[in-house]
Amino acid sequence: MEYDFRSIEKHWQEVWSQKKSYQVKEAKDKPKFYALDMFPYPSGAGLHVGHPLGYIASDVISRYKRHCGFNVLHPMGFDSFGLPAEQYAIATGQHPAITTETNISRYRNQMKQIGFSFDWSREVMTSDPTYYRWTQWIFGKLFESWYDVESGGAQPLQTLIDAFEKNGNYAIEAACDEGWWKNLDLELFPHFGKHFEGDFTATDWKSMSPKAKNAVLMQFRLAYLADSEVNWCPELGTVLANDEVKDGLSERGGHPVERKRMRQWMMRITAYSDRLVDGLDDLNWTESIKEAQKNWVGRSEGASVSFQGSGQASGCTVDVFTTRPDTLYGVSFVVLAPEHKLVNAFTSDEKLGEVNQYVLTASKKSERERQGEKSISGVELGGHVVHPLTGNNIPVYISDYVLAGYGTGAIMAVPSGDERDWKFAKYFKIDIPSIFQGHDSDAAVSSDEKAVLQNSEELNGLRKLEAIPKALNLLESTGCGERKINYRLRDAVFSRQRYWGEPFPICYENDIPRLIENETVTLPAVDEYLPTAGGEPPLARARREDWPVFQGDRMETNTMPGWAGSSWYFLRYMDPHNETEFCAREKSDYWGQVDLYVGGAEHTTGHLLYSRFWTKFLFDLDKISFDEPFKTMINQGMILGRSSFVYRVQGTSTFVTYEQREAHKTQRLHVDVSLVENDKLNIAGFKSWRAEFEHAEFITCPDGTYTCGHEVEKMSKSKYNVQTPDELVEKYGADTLRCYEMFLGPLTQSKPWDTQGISGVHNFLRKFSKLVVGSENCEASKPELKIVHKTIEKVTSDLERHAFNTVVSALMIAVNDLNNLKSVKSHVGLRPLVTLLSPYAPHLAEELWKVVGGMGLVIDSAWPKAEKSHLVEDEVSYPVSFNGKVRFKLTLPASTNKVEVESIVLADERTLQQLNGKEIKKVIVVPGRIVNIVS
RNA sequence: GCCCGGAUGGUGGAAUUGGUAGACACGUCAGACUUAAAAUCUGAUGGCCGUAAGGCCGUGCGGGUUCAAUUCCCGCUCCGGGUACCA
Repeated sequence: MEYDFRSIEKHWQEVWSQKKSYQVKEAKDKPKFYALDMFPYPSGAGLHVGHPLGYIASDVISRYKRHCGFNVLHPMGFDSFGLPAEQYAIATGQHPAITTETNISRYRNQMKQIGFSFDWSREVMTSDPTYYRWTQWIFGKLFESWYDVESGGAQPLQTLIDAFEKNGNYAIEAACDEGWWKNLDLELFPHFGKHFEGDFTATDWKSMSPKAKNAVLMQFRLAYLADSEVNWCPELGTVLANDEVKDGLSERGGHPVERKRMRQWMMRITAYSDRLVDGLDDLNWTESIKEAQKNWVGRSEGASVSFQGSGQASGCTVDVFTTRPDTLYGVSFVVLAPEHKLVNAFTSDEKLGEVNQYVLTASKKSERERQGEKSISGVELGGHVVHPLTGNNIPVYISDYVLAGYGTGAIMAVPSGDERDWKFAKYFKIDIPSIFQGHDSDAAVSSDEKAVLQNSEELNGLRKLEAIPKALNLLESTGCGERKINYRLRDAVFSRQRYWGEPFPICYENDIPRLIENETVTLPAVDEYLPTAGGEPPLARARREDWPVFQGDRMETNTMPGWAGSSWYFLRYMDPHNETEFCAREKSDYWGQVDLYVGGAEHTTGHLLYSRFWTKFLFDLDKISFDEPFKTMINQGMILGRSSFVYRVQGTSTFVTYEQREAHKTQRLHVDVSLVENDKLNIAGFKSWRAEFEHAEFITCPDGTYTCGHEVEKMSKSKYNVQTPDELVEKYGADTLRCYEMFLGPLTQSKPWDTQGISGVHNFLRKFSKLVVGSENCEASKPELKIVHKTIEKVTSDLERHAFNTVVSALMIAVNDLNNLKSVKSHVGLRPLVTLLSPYAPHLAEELWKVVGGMGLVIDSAWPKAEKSHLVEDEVSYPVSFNGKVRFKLTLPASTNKVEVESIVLADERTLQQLNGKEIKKVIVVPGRIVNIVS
């Protein structure tokens, strides 16, 4: 029989679909298993070969678990809000919902071809109002909640209001910004004096106006409005990601970009900092991802230290955070971020121009550019602060390398102990106090953690660990500082000035935001998907009557970010059609945490942190019974594309072949990989590819061919290196594609995509098919059973440790070994092998299951067990090595013990030959493994 | 810059707990079949020296620990990912 994969795959996909084989329901009699995939964004380029990689892996596990008797939830859906659809809408005027729908159906069809065991009846998409009404509902809950530090969880806002009514804010500790009262507009609080420091009584509270109460509550809500710094591009009328800013200009269009403070919705994720770190302990994630999340939260213990301004700046206090209070005596200057509120106060008149210039320049750099900056820059402000312990006057600077958003936006510089501070001091010729014994601070920075302090008064003679507590006590007793825990984590900006995202269920009445409950605020129609002339978000184009729901004086016109919908989708899959709840409690209790999440490591600090945050929040509200979403996670590597390039001679439409490009001034352009075979360009195809190349001329190789350059890089539409799975499915079948993607290498490693090896895998399936079809209804032979059971053991243990690639090799070896047996193979002997194949090549396995006389469908067959009796090896081949180098092999009965092995080896004439008279110093025998003779 | 990964033949990779480096595939070469080609099958295939037996070298680079290191430790190089509004 020929391996007719086309009809086999079509047939079995129809059978599964008719029998609804992959639809699941809660079943109390079976253990559950929840396998989840990364939520795909349906881009216009369609699914590329990198997408299915993770999906195939999770499908293999899902099918394996099903064979093992688990009730498996394996859903798929779409993260369908996003920028590309919006940009396409801006360019063409087409509503993003239309583009999105087209893209989704393409994705869905592509996935269906591959034969995934997804329960499609559970499909969700974030841009569907029946989905995003619940995203809005969760937002509403966050808006109506505060974080009680004492009980360590979120609480309904009403409990906070009740507390304020009773005792003001005296008996309660709510998560908030440090110095939250400084965010308030004092005009709203006429009876609070200048020295208000955040304490108010019940009477104070009751006397506040509604606006004032709103302003206070806003400081404690988990979803709240606040000013935050963004990359504002006036020309485009929009905020840009750091990604979209290059050298202070927008990537798109090259317009100037500046840092600007804007009123934005924020998420108080910082309230969960400690829980986000502690929760990692129980997760089965790679250490590197856990480490990255810990670093992202960035909990550090240290001290806050106050430096009083002197001279013109007296009355001002610069607060800094330091993890090294022990080095306090080494402080010789203070650096403020260019955006720091006190910059003006410390700037002397003669420095004003220079400072303003510097602040302006800095405002044009993105945060990342500033952190990546290698050259040292800054300005001495002219003002001074007083060293809290020595009383010395020390200068104040501003510099790029201090970020406004981290800590207090100011640092105390210890040039002898910090690399950046040291370089800065050298550059500006600032004094470098030598505080480490035996170290020349003028020559280099000290990085010795165990260095002994000197010139530090009461800290002299101590090392870091002993000095820190003493320094902290000193600070606290003199009142110029205190112990403090600082976090790198910042609250997350939750507003986007975009059209294609979830609208907020928020309207404003007298400028006070009010939650719209019990109604879904759907997106209004707009005439264009661009910001308004005044720089308002696109939704501001909607007139009152355009809004399906309009309440209050005006609607919120920002939309939610991409991560809103993807922070809880795994919950919706459990109960996707529920119209009264985001997910019924009995469903989430049944399915519980995701048992296996397969996703890319590129989500480490975004999606994975936000999902954990929302899960913990829903847990606090007792809406679900677990507070971590993903129990086990595998991070798939990226499949990279192989890009091809042509070289255009600058200013001409002549293209020079790769070999001769050095002789010209050329510009390298990406060329569609479908126009290139073995690095040779299809010249005719290239000319008709794009109008601008129609009259292209070529400087070719002597044989008239044009060689392209190549590079391995990320697969993306803009690089014209996208490979879709479609043509491979067409040419080799889904089963081959599935096996090949797994065979390519370890799932977690990134690797370039290359179809060269695919024929080998296709060949394997053909040989497998031929082997089974050629088997007979007879008894299994002993060697046959041995091969099969060895394979069962290998495949099972590889699957358990998620080594997907070696499973394919193991099956290949089994087929090769069985073919080498020459004797007749039996149905009953091969039957377990067909089940082993089924997670990888389910269509072919179904077909072969019939051949070997299996009952029902192979997908429902029980996973075979390796019988120990078939696995017994009676011989062991010992490599015998001399000083670590293997010289010969010796086959011995497996029962030979250590002493016997040693004496047999020593008696072997080859041993004597190797030794050549040398004396044996030591003999190492590892039973069943190796013999090593040291001479 | 900072944080996190990775590097093994011509190529993708294997070696699970420190124990035979290169399994399994691709590619290449040779052979069989064929008038020929394709397909298929068989064999060889890390490098160097050697007719062979065999020897030396070899897991990004430089050191170290060990009877034994792709595996553990120290110091580098290069590549990839993330870096808070790409998803």
